[in-house]
Amino acid sequence: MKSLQRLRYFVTVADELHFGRAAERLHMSQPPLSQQIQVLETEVGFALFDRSSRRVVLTDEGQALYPEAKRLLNQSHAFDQMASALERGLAGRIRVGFVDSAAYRVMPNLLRNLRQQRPRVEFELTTLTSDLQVKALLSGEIDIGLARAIPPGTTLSAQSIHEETLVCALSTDHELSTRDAVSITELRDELLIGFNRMKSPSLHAEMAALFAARDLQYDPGIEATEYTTILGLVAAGQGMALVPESLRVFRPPGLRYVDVSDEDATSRIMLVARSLEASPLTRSVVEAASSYLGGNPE
Amino acid sequence: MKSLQRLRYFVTVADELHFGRAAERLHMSQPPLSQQIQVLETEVGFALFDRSSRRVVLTDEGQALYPEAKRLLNQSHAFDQMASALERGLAGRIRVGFVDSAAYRVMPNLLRNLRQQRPRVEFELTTLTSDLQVKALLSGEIDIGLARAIPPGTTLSAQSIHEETLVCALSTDHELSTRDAVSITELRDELLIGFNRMKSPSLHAEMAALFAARDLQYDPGIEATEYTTILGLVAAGQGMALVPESLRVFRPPGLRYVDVSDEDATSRIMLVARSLEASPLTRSVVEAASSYLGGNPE
DNA sequence: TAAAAATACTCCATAGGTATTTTAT
DNA sequence: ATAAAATACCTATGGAGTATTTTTA
Repeated sequence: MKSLQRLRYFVTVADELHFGRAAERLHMSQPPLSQQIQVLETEVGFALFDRSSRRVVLTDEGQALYPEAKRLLNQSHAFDQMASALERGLAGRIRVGFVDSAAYRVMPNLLRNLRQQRPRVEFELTTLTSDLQVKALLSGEIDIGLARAIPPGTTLSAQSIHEETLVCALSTDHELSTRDAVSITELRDELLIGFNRMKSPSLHAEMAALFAARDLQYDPGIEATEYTTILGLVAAGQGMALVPESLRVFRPPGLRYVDVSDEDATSRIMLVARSLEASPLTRSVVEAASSYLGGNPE
Repeated sequence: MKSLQRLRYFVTVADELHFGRAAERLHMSQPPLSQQIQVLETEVGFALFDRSSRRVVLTDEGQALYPEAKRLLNQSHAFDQMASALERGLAGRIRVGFVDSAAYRVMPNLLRNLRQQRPRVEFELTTLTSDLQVKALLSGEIDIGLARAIPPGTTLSAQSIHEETLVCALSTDHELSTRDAVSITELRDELLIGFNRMKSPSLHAEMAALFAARDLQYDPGIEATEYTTILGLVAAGQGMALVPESLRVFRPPGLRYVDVSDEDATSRIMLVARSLEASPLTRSVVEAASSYLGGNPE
């Protein structure tokens, strides 16, 4: 097939069975329409219409070719739809990095919502620490990150997408384990398990700031890079830790969670992306995620 | 989509990832190819390729659009295939009229073969007497006929497609019913059941000629328009009849078939079509039917 | 610096316009 | 006699060519 335009002419004339009206519907004059049909007829090698000045009908061959022409035009429309969806960022593949602690509540909820809002977008998921997400964003390995803390002064755009209170995880043997709540100042002399300050400097800094606001030193005796590791160590009686409450789903034997009374003992999950040079797809997904915001029930 | 040509360019460049080689494969020079890709890119509203003088790669959007483009080109190819098949008469719908006596052996065999040779042709079947087939052909109601006899002097083309011997159908009460064979001259004084000379003049004439060659008069006492009616009357003891041997599949009680010894006691089935103004489809099917010819085993 | 894509320009094929003629009811 | 398709002719857009420039590994 040389020209989709001619096919549209064919289908329109076949629908109208009248060159004049078909030309009108096509916003053109009748003579070139007659010409183009003739061109199409020589192209396919047979007559598409039997016509006189009073009557236009499809030939048998024309009738047989009509559905095939319709299919082709439909496919052409599907192509345009796809192009338009891609242009507006409503379709495509996007790579998302997220902290492992978001895997249990935040990520599933967000993803369910995004799939609904952007059904033609495919998501490629990778777990990465907050600091590795920043690197991956800058190097173009991922398009969007869900991080707990980001270092200041990057060219990345970030917005809070979820905030939860911290709870204190400690051994059932610990004297504080029977309390309803503890305050951070009470942890002054406790042995803390925290994030590795080399591998997760941002998370470490965030905790340090929380302690500094109470003139305390945040100086974990044991360092890890994942919350699950930290909780394992706590359960083994190696010390206590402050963790986001969504980690409560982990209930290893010998471990207990106690509320933290301090108002500012929270951890936020940030939606991070390259602020400049973000593709329409990334912008579109960020927009969809923002509109969803903190709608996390329970 | 404006131009399938540009889509082909897109797919070729995407396959080659090199404008020069793609241009070569497309039998054109490189600059207009670059231009057309640019035109396509403004058309869809985003870049399809990331390119430098050393490296051409699909953008994410280009990658997502590629399979859609492929589908569209495939559909275009399917359209061309269909047009070509229609042009060469290998596809379409053809109306076939046939005598009811062909419904039991000749038509099923022929149809099986034709469907194999012309898988994209649809057959619309109607039973019609030989003489009505001629009328229907001339008025354009059918495209092809399978008739036992056609009147001379029509503008129709005809060729024998099947020939079978005649057998004598008679009542089990009849004295000749125990014979291995009879000759036509022996039927001189028998009461014959034959075809209506008004409704089936051609078949009537054919039988008359067979008798005239032996200086006999063909003058059936009872006339019918279908072989099945004739056989019913024979079984009821109303007389005897000469019928094509394929009718032997009918075995009503009280009826017996006896061979006819005369060499020329045969009936042919003719393939009839309008000789002039026959469509490629009709020609093609006639050709397929001729190539099949009398390959009727048993 | 060399390979490859982009740009600049030229040309011609063709889609579409208007005016008119032919055709069939 | 008239409605409608076909024909004749003109114009302009754009696809493809050649020559040249720009880019980057």
